[in-house]
Amino acid sequence: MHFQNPMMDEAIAEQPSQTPRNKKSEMKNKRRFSDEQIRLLESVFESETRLEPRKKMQVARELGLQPRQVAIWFQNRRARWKSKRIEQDYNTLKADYDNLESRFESLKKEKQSLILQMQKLSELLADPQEMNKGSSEYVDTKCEAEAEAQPSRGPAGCLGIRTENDRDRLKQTGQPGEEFLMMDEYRNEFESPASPEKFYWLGSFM
DNA sequence: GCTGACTTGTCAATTACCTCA
DNA sequence: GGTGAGGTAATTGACAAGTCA
Repeated sequence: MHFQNPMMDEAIAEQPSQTPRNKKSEMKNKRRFSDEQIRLLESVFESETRLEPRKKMQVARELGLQPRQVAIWFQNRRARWKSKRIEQDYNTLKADYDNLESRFESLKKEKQSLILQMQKLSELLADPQEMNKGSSEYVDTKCEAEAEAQPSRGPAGCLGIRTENDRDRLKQTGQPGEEFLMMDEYRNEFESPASPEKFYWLGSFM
């Protein structure tokens, strides 16, 4: 049996008739505390997870247990409470992570679609025949107007296409749209959601 | 005031036992 | 009826803080 030492046997002997959980265990159930004892212990634990010596004595007296048993019960209860809390924290963090991950994936798709759009637009602008169909006139006029409005930016701020050299340069680059809109500085931001700074940055989209 | 022995309480890990499917 | 898994009371060993001579 488990309660080898006299103190423990005494403790058992002192216990009031505990209400066994079923008839089967009526004779053998010497270890588990009764439902009533557990109920009181739980209610005390709810208000204080640690017992002062005086309170421990009082609870032990009320329940007909040894103070040592009450102390051990609180010790085990704190351990269970802690592991449960860790599990809850884990679930919360996982939910947050999953949420961010899906957000990250949708932003990645959005980014790809925007890059595609820019490529198409750049190809359109880079093709002289297409340009001659009328759209170039509009673009150049618009660029002039913007250059006047924001002299510091200059005409380069308007997609950067002003000369034939610009168009050649455009053809040589893999992703012309990114070059003109300086996407490079953002590109790596989307590669990994791992750093806290990036979490914060992504959070601004929420 | 400093120090070492002792006590007390806590925690993590583990054991021993019970209950139930 | 035997068995394994899960739950829980209790033990063990390490550590920290308090007390006292």
